[in-house]
Formats: sequence, structure tokens, C-alpha cells
Amino acid sequence: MPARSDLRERTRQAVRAELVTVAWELFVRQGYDATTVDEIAAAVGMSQRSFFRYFSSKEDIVLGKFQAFGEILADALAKRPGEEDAWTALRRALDWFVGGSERDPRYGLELLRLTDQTPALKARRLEQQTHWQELLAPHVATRLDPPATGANDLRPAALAGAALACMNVANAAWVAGDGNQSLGRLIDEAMRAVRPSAF
Amino acid sequence: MPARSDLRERTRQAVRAELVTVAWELFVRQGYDATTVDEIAAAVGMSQRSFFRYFSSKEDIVLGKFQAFGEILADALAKRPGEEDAWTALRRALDWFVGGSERDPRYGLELLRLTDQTPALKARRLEQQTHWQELLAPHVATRLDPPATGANDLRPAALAGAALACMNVANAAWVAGDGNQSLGRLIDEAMRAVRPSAF
DNA sequence: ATTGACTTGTCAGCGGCTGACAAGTTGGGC
DNA sequence: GCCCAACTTGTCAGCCGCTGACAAGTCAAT
Repeated sequence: MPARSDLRERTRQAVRAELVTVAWELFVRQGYDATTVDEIAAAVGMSQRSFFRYFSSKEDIVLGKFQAFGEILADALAKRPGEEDAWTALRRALDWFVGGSERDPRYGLELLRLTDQTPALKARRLEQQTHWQELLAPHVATRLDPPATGANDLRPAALAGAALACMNVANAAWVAGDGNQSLGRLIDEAMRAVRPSAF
Repeated sequence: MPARSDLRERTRQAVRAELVTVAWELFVRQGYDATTVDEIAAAVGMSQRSFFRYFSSKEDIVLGKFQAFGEILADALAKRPGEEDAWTALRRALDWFVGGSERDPRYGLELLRLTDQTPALKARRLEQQTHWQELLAPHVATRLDPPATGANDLRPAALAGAALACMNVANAAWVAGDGNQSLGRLIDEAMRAVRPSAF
């Protein structure tokens, strides 16, 4: 029942990682749509069928990168001081991304550019963010003035969703400016517009 | 240059409408994924190839319904009194949907249920909402305290995006409650959570 | 009635994706 | 070291969404 042996699981992850690396290179060079799964598989020396044994879809190779972000965001939010109000805590949770954008903007720029320019990827990314919203909501719930109780309370999801919408707007502006403006400031601007009284 | 003659254009629209009706029935009965384009085409007595002459994709048959909504929303927002603050105007613009949900909830419920339960459709619907955001933004811009000037100002898009996020949360809750709760109240709750001082 | 614009079906093909099967490889207990 | 069971792999065949090309037909306007 413990699934695969550790060794097998590790090699599996290694193959996945190589697939991501190779595919990413092709995507950046010739575009997502113009790159076929056959091509990716051939580039790492495996059959197309085997590719789909590592990734359930071509999109997954890109979207996998975003999956982890949701958990990181939720973690960051959970770790904020309990007295912090929800909106401020959400803003601070996003600092993890801001930090990344400052250390090395290239990675984020590539990721956002590709996902924004490819409609299929953009759509999937937005869908995935609704999962982020669900991960964030419980940690928002405890920070509301009358704390949220059941799942009937719309406030946590609304705040999380609004914050993510602001993040998207800021990200788009950041990409449009080739990463030259401070992502942190852009997020501030977007989030302050929604809540003028905040931080 | 005037494109198709009126008659041809009208029959074209009629065929499109029938295609939508028939396809919608199949989608509701057996699910979106379980319905093939061949099936839809056969049901109206045309070849699959001709189907794609009326709709550029299978998704378009469903998403076409949403396309008009963005324009309606933007219109409604534009028609709000100029002194109204942005957030209130956005809330009021959404009343058009609220009205529809009260007149006949079934249509909206079906539409939302199908699009929420089918990942591909959910993703595309969210993507389309980023277009709504762009349509709304200019009408938000004029209602800001220091009115927004250039496209560099993130505030209009942020507010529009946040409002749409609230709408989505409210819609989801509305569907979860089988349309028994007032959609207007749910939107109020979500939007007030983001802007406690509002309306 | 003729012409030219428009629509249609058919066919052939690509790309993403899946099930089934057979062949091969490998980790771990003996 | 050997062996077996577990796992991986490639191949093949096929479905579905979608597209280009072509030939046959329909229809509006003259």
C-alpha cells in the first residue's frame, strides 16, 4: 500500500523534472501551441505514450508549477500574526512572490508571459486560482471582525478572491512593464484601490 | 463589402440558435464531456464539419451565452449616475443578473451548474471574465476619487476584478443553495466583506 | 437563365489523449 | 547471485476536437 518504493519514486520525480526542463525550453523557444507532445517526448527519448504516464496532460507541465504556489501562499497566510486583519495578512502573504520577483524576475516573467499569451494556459491558471481561493479562505475566516463560522459565510472566499484578482492585475502590469516596476508596489496599488483604508 | 446579404445572415443566426438549443439539451441531459460534436451535428442533421462553420469550438456553444453578458454589464455600469462611487456602481450594475435570477432562476442555475462542473468550461468562463474586466474598467475609472487617467492606473481593473470575484463567490453560493437564497443578498454579502463601508 | 456568392458534405490529416497488450527492466527478499 | 513480482516501456489501435482542400450543390440578383 505504501505505493512505490522510495527509489522508484525518486527516479520518477527525476524524470518528471527533466521533462519539465526540456518542455519548458521548447515552449519558450517556439511557443506552447507550436510544440507537440511528440516533440517533447522525443527530446527526452521516450514515446508519447510514456509522456502521458508522467503528466496527465500537456497543460500539466506548465500548470504543475502553479500548483505548489497555492500551498505556499496558504502557508504564508497561516503564518501571519493572528491579530493582523484579513486584508493586510493577504497582502503580506503575497510578499513571498514579491521576494521571488526581486531575486530573479526572469523566471516569473517567463511563466507569466507564457501563461498570459496562451489562452488555454491562461484559462487553466485562473481555474487553478479558485483552488488557491479555497486554500486561503479558512485562514481568512479567523481574521474577520465577527469571525466567520460555517461555510455559509461568503466573506472569506470573497476576500481571498478579491485579493487574487488584485494580484492578477498587478502581475499583468508587472509583465507589461517587463518587470521593471516593483511588483510589491503594484500589488499595493491594486489592493489599496479595493480597500483604501488598508495598510 | 456589406458581408452577407441580410437573408443569408438571418438564416445563419437561426441555424446557430437551433444548434445552441439542441446542444444545450444534450449537455444538460448527458453532460458536456459525454456529448460529442458529431452527436450535436447529427441531431440537427448536419455534418461535423459544418458544425465548426457555425461555432469555432465546442466550448463556444456554451461560452457564447456569456459573451453578451460582459457587454450588458458594461452598459449597465455606464448608465449608473456619475456621482455614484465605483464600488456601489459595480454592485448596482450586477442587478441585471439579480433580476434575471428572480424572474426565472432555472436558466441561470443550469448555466452556472454546467460551467462549474465542467473544468474546461469553468476555466474558459473565468478567462472570459478578464475581458469583462477590461470592458468595465473604463467606466470604473471615472468614478474614482482622484479619477484614473492612463492605463497605468491599476485601480479600475483591480476594482472590476474584485467585484467579479465577489460575483463568482455569490454565484457559487447561490447554485449551492439551488437558487433558494436571494442572489442579490449574496452579492451584497460578498461585496460588503471586501468593502465594509459600502452601501 | 445565368452568374457569382455562399453553403454543404466528404475526405484526409494532425494533435491530444487513452486502453490494452506484450516485452523488457529492476528492486529487494531469499 | 538468483528469482519473482512489481514496475516501466513501446507499440498499436482508436476516439475526439479541429482544420484545410475540393467538389457539388443552392440561392439571390440580374
